Amino acid sequence: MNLKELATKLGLSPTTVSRALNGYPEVNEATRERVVAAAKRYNYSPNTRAIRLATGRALAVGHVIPIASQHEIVNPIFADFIAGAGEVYSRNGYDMLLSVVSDEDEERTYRELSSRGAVDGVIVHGPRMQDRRVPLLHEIGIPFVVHGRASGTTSAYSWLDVNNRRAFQRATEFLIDLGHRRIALINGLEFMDFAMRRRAGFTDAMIAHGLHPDPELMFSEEMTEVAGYHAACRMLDLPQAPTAFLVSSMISGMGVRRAVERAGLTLGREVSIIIHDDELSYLRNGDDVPIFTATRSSVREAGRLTAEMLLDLIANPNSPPRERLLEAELIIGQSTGPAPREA
Amino acid sequence: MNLKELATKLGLSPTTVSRALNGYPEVNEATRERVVAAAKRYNYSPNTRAIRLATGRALAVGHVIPIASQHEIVNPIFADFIAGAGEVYSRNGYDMLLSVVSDEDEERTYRELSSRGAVDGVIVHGPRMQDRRVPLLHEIGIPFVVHGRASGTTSAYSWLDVNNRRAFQRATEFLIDLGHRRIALINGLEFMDFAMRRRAGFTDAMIAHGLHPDPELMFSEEMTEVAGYHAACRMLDLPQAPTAFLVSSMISGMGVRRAVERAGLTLGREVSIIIHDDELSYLRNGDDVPIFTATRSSVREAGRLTAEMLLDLIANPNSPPRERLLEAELIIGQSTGPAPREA
DNA sequence: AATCAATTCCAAACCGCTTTGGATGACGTA
DNA sequence: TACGTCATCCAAAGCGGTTTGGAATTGATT
Repeated sequence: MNLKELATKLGLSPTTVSRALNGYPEVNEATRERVVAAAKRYNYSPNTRAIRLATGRALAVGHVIPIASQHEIVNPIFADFIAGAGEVYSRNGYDMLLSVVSDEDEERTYRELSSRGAVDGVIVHGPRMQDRRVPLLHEIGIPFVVHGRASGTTSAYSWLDVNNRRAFQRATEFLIDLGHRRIALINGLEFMDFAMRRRAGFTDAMIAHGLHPDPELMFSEEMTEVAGYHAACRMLDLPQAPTAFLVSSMISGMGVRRAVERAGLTLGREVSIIIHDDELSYLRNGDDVPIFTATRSSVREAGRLTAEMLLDLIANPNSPPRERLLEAELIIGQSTGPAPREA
Repeated sequence: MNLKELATKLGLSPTTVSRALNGYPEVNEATRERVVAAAKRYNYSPNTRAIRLATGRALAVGHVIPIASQHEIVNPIFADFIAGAGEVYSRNGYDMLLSVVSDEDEERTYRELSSRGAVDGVIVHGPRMQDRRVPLLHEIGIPFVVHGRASGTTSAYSWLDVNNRRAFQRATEFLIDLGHRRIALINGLEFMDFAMRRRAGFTDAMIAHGLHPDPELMFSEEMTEVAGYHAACRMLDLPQAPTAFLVSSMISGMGVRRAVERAGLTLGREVSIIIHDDELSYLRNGDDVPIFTATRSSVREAGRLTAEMLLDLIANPNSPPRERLLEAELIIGQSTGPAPREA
């Protein structure tokens, strides 16, 4: 059933039917009701392809998911982010287009998405420092919002980020207040913007309290369980082992915990761990009682807010860039405790 | 730059330019080269919206991700599945449309996806027993492939599945061969088809070896770390605690491991664990040495294969349904060992 | 009664491509 | 020379909506 057929059945012109369904004022209220009823009865839904061509809008937004080409890793936060964003899109009649691309195809993907007219805007995932995508998207001239920030970028752009620096600063201070002096940082890849900020928050707090961040206790890698495990094992084997770990993700945190247990140490007594908790739906940090002490910020909520920003930007094309900084909570769990007395 | 403009610049008709670019034979080879060169020079890429309307094809496939309405959980395997499928789509010039929907919106979503003409086919995720979606999609008349199977469905349909029953049967036998008698099953939600099959494989093997699956040692829930932890804690507190666990996912497996360690038991000696490993990119089961003994099957590869099946089905609309059953490997890791001698 | 402004509807153009059904010219053949 | 065949190109009609620019009817105003 298409517009023309529906119009014929109603004895109306396609024009009127279209207007009736789209809520234009120049149609009699009685007629509109008749049209709406018929549309429902014949199960009519307008052909998206035609709408898109006619209006020149894609009614879709693109998510370009970068895949680390070395390890082929999909960032695990992405599923929950998408779930949040998806809610917003379907509420607003937008489709979500996904491209999973490796670094070398990234630029081409953005260009084509735009020139093919497949999307009205895009969301940039996993920004790196001096990210090339920001200038690229400005050049292309398509609305976009970055989930995170791209330090070192000169031009203004829209973004939504968690205050990673502040979160890790507070977490570090919390550990220092508990008497910890040898604190390790198990970070993500530090060309990623968020990882760099977390590191900055960590070193800031250390230095502010007269402590030297020990390079041997600073690790930066893909945030997997195995990487966290190996890094922590190595550190715990050092003559001056750390008494606390600050860990960039729940998953690496589980690896660190495994290392702690392998070393025969007790979590929350001999060794403390603070993780960053994105509140992934399938990886809850405990239910009522948190497993780990954590800096917490819902990535699903971030997805919702980012999507809203983008739709807003699409609706108001030449409005100034929007920026939004979310604060993470510090959640006290069972994985932290006072530093053990010096042996 | 659109077709007409390009044609004008070349002094050709849109017809010829279109044909030249799409490789039709009725165009002079010299002309074709001229057109192709100009297209590249002016950075022309055809408007997808127009192609879609003109050809009546969406050049897109839909993935409808169900979100468990009780717990709002996105299945963690989904990201890797999508990554695999995405590869295939982009290689074939297809877009991937994602809808994240809760149960009550599922039917409407499929219907609209089809009637709006937004996709040429869909992939069904997370099939349940007697899944309503199979008859629904047959009624709608859109090509689809199920990732998994929907037991109890009468009509034929295309699917790709892992032999879950066989995998869990073998894993159970492996434990029995190691001398384990009290084996626990930490399963996913058993209205999910895969979970039911795993359970069947488990009980089959137990009964075949004259063992009674103990209802107290069979647990079925959302596959989260916390759920695995609680279930395992409870079981380990039983007077007749299990000596081995068969666990449906890496994540719940980590919860079980936490419970084992909480109980002061050693993994691989006093308690054995076998998990199912989907080879999630961010949750590798160890690198060279596997952490857990596991039944293993790559969900990313499943994504690739499922996508290929669907594109094939779209290209050959009235071919019979395709079926594909993948076998899981049994990987021996450090989490299993001989059953401890009776106390 | 004539004029004017709303109100309500419609015909036709348009979005940017594909595709059908020729048209044109060169060439070979009878 | 006349005719049939290719090879090559093009005009125009879709695809299914939206949107522009009227047209017809009605009611109010003068």
